[in-house]
Amino acid sequence: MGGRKGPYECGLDAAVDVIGGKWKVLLLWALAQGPRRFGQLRRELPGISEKVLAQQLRELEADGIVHREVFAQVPPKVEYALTGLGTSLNEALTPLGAWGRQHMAHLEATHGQRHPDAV
Amino acid sequence: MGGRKGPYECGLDAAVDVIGGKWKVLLLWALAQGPRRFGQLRRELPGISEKVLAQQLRELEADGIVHREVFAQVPPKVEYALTGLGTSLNEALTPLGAWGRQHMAHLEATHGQRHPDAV
DNA sequence: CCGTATCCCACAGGATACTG
DNA sequence: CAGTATCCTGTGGGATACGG
Repeated sequence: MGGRKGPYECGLDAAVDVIGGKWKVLLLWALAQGPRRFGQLRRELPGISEKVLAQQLRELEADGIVHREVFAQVPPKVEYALTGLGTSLNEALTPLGAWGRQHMAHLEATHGQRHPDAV
Repeated sequence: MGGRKGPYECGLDAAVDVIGGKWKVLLLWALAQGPRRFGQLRRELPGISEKVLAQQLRELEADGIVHREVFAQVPPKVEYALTGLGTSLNEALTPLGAWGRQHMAHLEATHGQRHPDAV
C-alpha cells in the first residue's frame, strides 16, 4: 500500500493504511496463533498467490508489524512472527473483530454478494 | 466494495470490508461529530469527488452504518447520520484509532512515501 | 443543492514460470 | 522451500459535465 492523499488526519486512517491490504488481517490473524513459515501461511490462506503473499508480508515487515527470520540452512527456512508492535496492533483490532463477528451475518447479506462457490 | 474470496473467516475481514474504502473511516470520523449534509461532508474531505462521496455514502448506507434522511423541500436537503450500528462500529474502532495515533509518526516515516505536496 | 453519467487510468492483486 | 520475474486484468476511484 502507500497512497493516500496527505498526512494522516485521525490515526484511524493511518491504521487502515497498514491493514488495508486484501489479506493483511488474515495474515495478522494467522500470525497471532504463533510464528509461521512461508508455505504454511500459503496453505492457511487458500487463494493467495506467492507473489502477493511475499508482497504483503514485506509491507507488514516494513511497517514493523512482522519480524522475518531467515535460517541459513538447507532446505531454506524462514519464519514470520508478530513484533511487539504487531501484537499491540492485534490487540487494538480485537474489538473490531468482535464487532465483525457479531454482525457478520448481516454484512454477508447486505453488502456481501460474492461469487457462488463457497470455500 | 464487495469482492473478497469466500465467506468471512474471522470477523475482522468482514469489518475491514466495511471500512476498507479510501474515505470510509474519515467519513465515519466526520459523522461521529454529528449529522452532516452532503456539501458539508464534501468540504470536510478535501479532495474527494462528488461521485466517490455519494458512492461511499451509499455503501455505508447499504451496510446499515449510516442513515440517509431526505427532506422534501426546496432547496434540497439531505442529512447523513450514524445509525446505532454505525455508532457501535465507531466504538469498536476507537482502540485502533488510538493505536494509529500513537504510532502515526513511525508509520508516516516507514510506509509513508506519498506524493510530495501535502494538503 | 444534491446528486448521476461518463470516460479514463493507476495500481493492487491474480496466474504462471523460473531460480537460489 | 522460499521466493523473483512477467504479464495481465478488474476495479476503485479521479475529473468533468449534465440533470432534478
